[in-house]
Amino acid sequence: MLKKFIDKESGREVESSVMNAITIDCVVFGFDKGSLEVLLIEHAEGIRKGEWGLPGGWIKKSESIDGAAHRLLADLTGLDDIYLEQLKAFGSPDRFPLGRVITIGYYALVKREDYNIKAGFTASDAKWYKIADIPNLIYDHNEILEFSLVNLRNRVRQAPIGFNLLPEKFTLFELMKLYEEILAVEMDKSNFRRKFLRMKLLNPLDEKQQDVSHRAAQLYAFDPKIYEKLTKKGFSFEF
Amino acid sequence: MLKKFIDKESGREVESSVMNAITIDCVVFGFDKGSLEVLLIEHAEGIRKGEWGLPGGWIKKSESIDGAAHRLLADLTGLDDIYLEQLKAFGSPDRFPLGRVITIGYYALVKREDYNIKAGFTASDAKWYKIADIPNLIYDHNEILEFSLVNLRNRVRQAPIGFNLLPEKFTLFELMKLYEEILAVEMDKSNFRRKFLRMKLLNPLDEKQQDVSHRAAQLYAFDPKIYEKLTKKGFSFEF
DNA sequence: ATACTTGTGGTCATATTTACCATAAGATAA
DNA sequence: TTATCTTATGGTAAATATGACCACAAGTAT
Repeated sequence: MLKKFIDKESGREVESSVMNAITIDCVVFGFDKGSLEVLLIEHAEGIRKGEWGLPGGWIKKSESIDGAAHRLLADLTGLDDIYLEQLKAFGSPDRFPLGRVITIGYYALVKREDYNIKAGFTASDAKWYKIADIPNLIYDHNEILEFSLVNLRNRVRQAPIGFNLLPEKFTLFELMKLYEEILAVEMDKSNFRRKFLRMKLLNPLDEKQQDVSHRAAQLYAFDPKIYEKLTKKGFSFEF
Repeated sequence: MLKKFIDKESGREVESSVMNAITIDCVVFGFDKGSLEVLLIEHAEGIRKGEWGLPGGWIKKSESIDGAAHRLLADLTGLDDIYLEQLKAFGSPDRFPLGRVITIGYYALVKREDYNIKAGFTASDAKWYKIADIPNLIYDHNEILEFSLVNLRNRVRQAPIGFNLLPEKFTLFELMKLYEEILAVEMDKSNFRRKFLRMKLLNPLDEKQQDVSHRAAQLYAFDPKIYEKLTKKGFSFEF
């Protein structure tokens, strides 16, 4: 019952049982007005035309899988040069209706202000959805999304990656709100401040918030060197 | 320059640019006499006959990737019903000399006492190697091993997974030695005890060590319920 | 009995966390 | 202008956790 392919060049048979189609699917997180959001695209072609799903596509033979993820995201949404990390391979035999397709999930954290999403390639539309408003997605994409959300909640406590969702300059309060939103907890402003400042990860800037109707807060940027160090040696943020 | 395959049944051409061979490679950790070890196999056939590498092989179309990992490990080494977790997909275009092969890495933690390793299938030998004595391995297997070691060091501080390397019943001292070995640090007996017991993860048994030439230590087993809870809500073991 | 080894329980000084409170620094409304 | 509101920021005290170390217990080996 094994299907066989013939290699056109060599003429030799190749057992299809070990040949698999591999795709990439990306869960792109953004943070806007206090809400965690995910970038979804509407498929412009293929068997699921018109339906929403995660941005993704085929891996080419000549590229690394990280490279494929970056290429696909750029093609489909215009996102370029972003924080992207491999999540997990999903390979249930029946996850794709037309045959066995294994997909490698990636998740990305982007600063919303830096990008204008533009649907491209095989995507007819691309939009940010609030986590609470995710529609039914194609294939097992809801499952992949759920997995990446759990992963994000874990990662954000174990590595200083939250900044990738915030603008270059941010206040401690905004950072705290980000953690509160992702982890679905409430925190104490004062304790959060002390805890975070103690690890020297943030550099205070010579700037304050503008155009706010209350006392303007100090702006901070994160320190890439300490970031590097903490990422290597481990980071633990307890609540 | 794209290679094409012909589907024997339908007669249609399939672009080989999206067809990839996918394998599984497993890093199996064990712990014996105070040393962290890895299970390697000697290949009995194929282009790398006689060389050592990680146990692994092709994924079949009809099985999940987790299923493939379990099957391969059972076939090659006799290991069955073990703690196995997906690590990462490795997909550098040139990692495999005969063409593009993507491999999905898994790591496993096994209780050495429970298994007798027996080489099988396409493995002519299977042996435990101490971490410090790993030879040169085929393909990028040294790289995969190194990655999984870093991963293990991180995971062991963030989830209560160390028990999977120990016998059912163990002493606090043995547990500490395990942590010391994996993390390459020295710890204080007394403080380790206090810290670990406080989280109620361990159930003291009505048994003591046997046949030791010193005061016999209390034996413990871990509590699966608390284990479950800690795994979900997060676990942090600082040193 | 003595020495030796590991287990187990403690102390104490120090550091961290938590739950608050108080004041500062603006903006806005009366 | 003054009062009031909101958020920022800095503090305090009690509870908890940590790290270094000690002392005795409970066995084995000589």
